[in-house]
Amino acid sequence: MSTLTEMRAIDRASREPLWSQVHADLLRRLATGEFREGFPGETRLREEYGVSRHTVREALRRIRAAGLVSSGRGRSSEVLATTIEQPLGSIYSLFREIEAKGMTQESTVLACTLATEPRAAERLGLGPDTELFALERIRLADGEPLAHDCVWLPGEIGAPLLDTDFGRTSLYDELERHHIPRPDGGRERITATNLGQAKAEQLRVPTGTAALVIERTGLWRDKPIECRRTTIRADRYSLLMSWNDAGYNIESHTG
Amino acid sequence: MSTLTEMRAIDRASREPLWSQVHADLLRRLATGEFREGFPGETRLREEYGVSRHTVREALRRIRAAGLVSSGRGRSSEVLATTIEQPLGSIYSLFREIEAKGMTQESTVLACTLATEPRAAERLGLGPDTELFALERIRLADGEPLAHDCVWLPGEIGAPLLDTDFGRTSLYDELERHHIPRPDGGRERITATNLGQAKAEQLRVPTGTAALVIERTGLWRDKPIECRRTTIRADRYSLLMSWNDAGYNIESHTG
DNA sequence: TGTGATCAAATGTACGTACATTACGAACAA
DNA sequence: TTGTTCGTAATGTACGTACATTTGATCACA
Repeated sequence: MSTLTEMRAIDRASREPLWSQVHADLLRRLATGEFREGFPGETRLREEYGVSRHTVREALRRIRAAGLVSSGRGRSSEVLATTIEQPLGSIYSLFREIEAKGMTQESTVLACTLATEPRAAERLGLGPDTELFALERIRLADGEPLAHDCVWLPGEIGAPLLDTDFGRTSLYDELERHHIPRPDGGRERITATNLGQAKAEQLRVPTGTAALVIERTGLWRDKPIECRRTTIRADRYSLLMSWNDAGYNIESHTG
Repeated sequence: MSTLTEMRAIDRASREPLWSQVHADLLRRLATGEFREGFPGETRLREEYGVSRHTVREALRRIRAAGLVSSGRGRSSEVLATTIEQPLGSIYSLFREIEAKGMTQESTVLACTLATEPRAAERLGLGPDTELFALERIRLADGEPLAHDCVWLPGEIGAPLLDTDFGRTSLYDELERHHIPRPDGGRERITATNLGQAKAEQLRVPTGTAALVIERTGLWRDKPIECRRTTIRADRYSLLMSWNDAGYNIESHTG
């Protein structure tokens, strides 16, 4: 054990900067919960990795900026969180919130096919006649209709998913099973609409009821890979966000 | 001039760290547009302020993180923006967008009084019978109704504003004239509603039309100082936001 | 038992050095 | 004119040192 603590896996011949290797290793160790009993100090880490304090601080700077560890003069560092919660957009904040509340999440699948849809194709940066994977669902929370959700993916990405039963599985879980990356960024347009007769019946509210509409384009490395239109019952759910000097954040959705 | 460039106003006896003084001075100089013809390099700044490169980099780290200056190996630094655009919430993003498009902004003032409003008082952390300053307006963009906007402020803050004509002046401009701070953070709940007859007529749309509702609580130093409810015509304006690894951002609103 | 002084530990600040890597323009050759 | 080479300048990486400041724990003393 002593040899392990004296020298951790740092490759000085690598192209990757030392601080980046330390940074990645600290993130990994944080995620495993290794630091539950306290976070090591800069001196300790310097000895462990065999690098200068400057390099350790360069790695810690990002750990601290991400809000994972709190440090300050005189006191020893403290672990605030073990993983970075990356933004997924308002839609997935909603689904995550529902899951966190322990409510069941199911879907009624209305369509799961390959089709052409010029407007969605344009948003994906594809030609209007390109075949797209289309998934249309009514999403239920605790058995009650919550939203009408329609997703389009480029055909080659979505084709392996045609046989999937999306009644209980999330799209992103399925994408992950096929080693397809999930969006790391994107845009959302939030607006309101009067529900037409079809969607009103599907969501079990009167025709004409106001609903939130979220049109989402998901990017991966600045390339569009997902296009989505979600119509949410506004009487049950709203979007709660906060802001401060540091920027915006999506807090939760409540009924 | 040469003595000025050799030594800028850095007080080494001060409690404030050197990097912080350099940081503040660079922000000031950026705001004045001094660096329009190019941003000085680390070596140059080191000479100007008479501090080490380490100290300069500590200051520049924040300038760069704020997105004001872009730097990279080999190339000289570049000014991207001259001031930090601090988040103001979706409402003010909308009004700023309208202003940026060169559209006229006017308001029809429906009420500007002191009154009691239990629900607003509760959101401001005050007793239900506390007198509040209430400002109710129809906001017009290029003469066309855009939103119904109702603001409540604690009475002592809003009292000096009772005689103001809010037909063309913005609330925050007036607050600034009275040296009252504007919110530096807050929360917003975004939902949808069917317009009742009164508001529908004021906004000149059919009764029952779906509209976006933004309920906003503005904080200053974590204390609520503003409470607002804005009802926006969804047919003309929507909320556009983006997200990536770094977090969320409100991009703009469009018709 | 409580309280104040003291000490050790941790991070913050600030200086120094050296070399690596990259981008851009200038000089030059084709 | 075009393409290549090369040098310069800028930032990035990485090391070293020293001292300041703050916090929390320990310990002696009242």
